[in-house]
Amino acid sequence: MARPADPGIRLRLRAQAVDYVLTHGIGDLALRPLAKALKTNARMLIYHFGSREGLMREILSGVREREAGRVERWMKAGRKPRTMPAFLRWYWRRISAPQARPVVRLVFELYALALRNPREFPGVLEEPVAFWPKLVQAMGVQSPISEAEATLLLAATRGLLLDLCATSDRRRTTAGLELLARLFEIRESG
Amino acid sequence: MARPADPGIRLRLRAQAVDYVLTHGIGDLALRPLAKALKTNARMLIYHFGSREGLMREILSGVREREAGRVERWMKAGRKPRTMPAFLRWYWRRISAPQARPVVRLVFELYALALRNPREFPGVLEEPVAFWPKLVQAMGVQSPISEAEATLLLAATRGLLLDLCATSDRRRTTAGLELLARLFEIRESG
DNA sequence: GAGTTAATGTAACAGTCGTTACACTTACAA
DNA sequence: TTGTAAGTGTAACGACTGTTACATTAACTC
Repeated sequence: MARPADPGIRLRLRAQAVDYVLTHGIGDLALRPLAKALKTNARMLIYHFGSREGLMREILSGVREREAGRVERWMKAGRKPRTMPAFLRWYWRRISAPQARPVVRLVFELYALALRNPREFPGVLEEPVAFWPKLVQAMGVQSPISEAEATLLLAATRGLLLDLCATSDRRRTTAGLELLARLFEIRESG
Repeated sequence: MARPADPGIRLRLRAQAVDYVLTHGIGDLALRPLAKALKTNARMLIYHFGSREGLMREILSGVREREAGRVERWMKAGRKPRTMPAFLRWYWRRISAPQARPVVRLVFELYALALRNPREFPGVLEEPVAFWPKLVQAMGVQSPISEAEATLLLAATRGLLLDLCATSDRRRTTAGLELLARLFEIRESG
C-alpha cells in the first residue's frame, strides 16, 4: 500500500462548504462557484464527496454538528433557567443574536427545500418538533411540558425568528416573545 | 390597424402558471417544463411576459390576487368573530384546511427565496407583518391590538402553519393554537 | 381582397449544470 | 529506489438554462 488517505482534506472542504452556504444559501448551490470560493475545482468536490448529492448530505450533517456544538456551549456557560418563561427568554436572547442569523436563515431555506423534496433532506422537517421537548428537559425546566405547549412554543419562536430574519426588527420581535413569556407566567400564577 | 391584442391569452397563461407553481414549486421554475404543462412552448412565455423575471412577477401578483379573493370570500360568508380568541380559531380553521395547504407551502418557499434575494420578491417579507393588524381590524375584533400582540399572533400562526406543512399533523397543531387562544382568554378575564 | 399586426412554432445561440475521461503529481510502503 | 494509490488539474460530454432569429399562420381594419 502507498499514501494513506487523508480524511482531513474532506473535513476541511466540508467546513468551508458549510461556511459558504451560510452566506450564499444552499438552494441554488452549484459546484463550480463553490469550488472557486474554496480555491479548488468541481472535479475535486466530486472526487471527495462522490456527487453533488453526497456533498449536500455532508454539508447538512456539518450544519447539524456545528449547531449541536453551539447549543452545548450555551448549556455549559452560565446558569440554566428553571422555569418555562425564563427558558424562553434564555433561548431567545441567544438564538436572536446577530451571530446566529446566518444559520437561522439557512434553516428556513432548508425547510422550504424539504417541504418540496422531503427525501433529499431527511430529518429537516421532523427534527425541530422532537428537539424542543428534549431541550426543555435537558435544561432542567421544572414543570413538565405538554404536547400542545411544546407545539406552541416551537411555533411561536420559529415564527418570531422568521419575522426577525424578514424585518431585522429585534426590538419588536423580542417584545413578541416577552408577551408570550408573560402569558405563561400569568397562567402559572393564576 | 389589424388584429387587436388579446389580453385574455396572458391572463389564462398566468392563471395556469399559478396552478403549476402551487403544485411544482417556484424555486426551480424553468420555462420549458412549465410551457409543456401549459401546452405551449418557452418561446410563447417569453413573448407574453417579456422574460422569465416578468413571468415570475406575474405569477407573484396572480398568487396575491387569488389569496385576496379567498380571504374576501371568507369574510363575506358566515358571521365574523368578535373577540381575539374567536378570531384566532376562525382564521386557523380556514387556513389549516387541506385546500389551503398548497398556497401555504408556496408562501414558505417564497419566504426562503425572498430572504436570499429580497429585491426579486418585493413585498413578500414585509406584507405579512402589515397584513395581520389590518385583517384583525377589518374583522371588527373589539379590543385593539398592540404591536407585540400582532407580532406574537402572526409568529404563532405562521409557526404552526410551518409545523402543519412539515408534519401534516392537524390535530397537534390545532391543539397548539387552542392553547394560544386560551392563554389570551385567561389574560382578558383575569 | 390588401395590408397590418398578433400570435405561434422550430431551431439555434451562448452559457451553466453535474459528471467524467485522461494525464499528471504527490506521498507513502516495500 | 520502485511500486502503488491518493490527490490534483484540464477539458470535454450531454443535458439543461433563458433568450432570440426566422418563418409562418391567424385575425382583424381598410
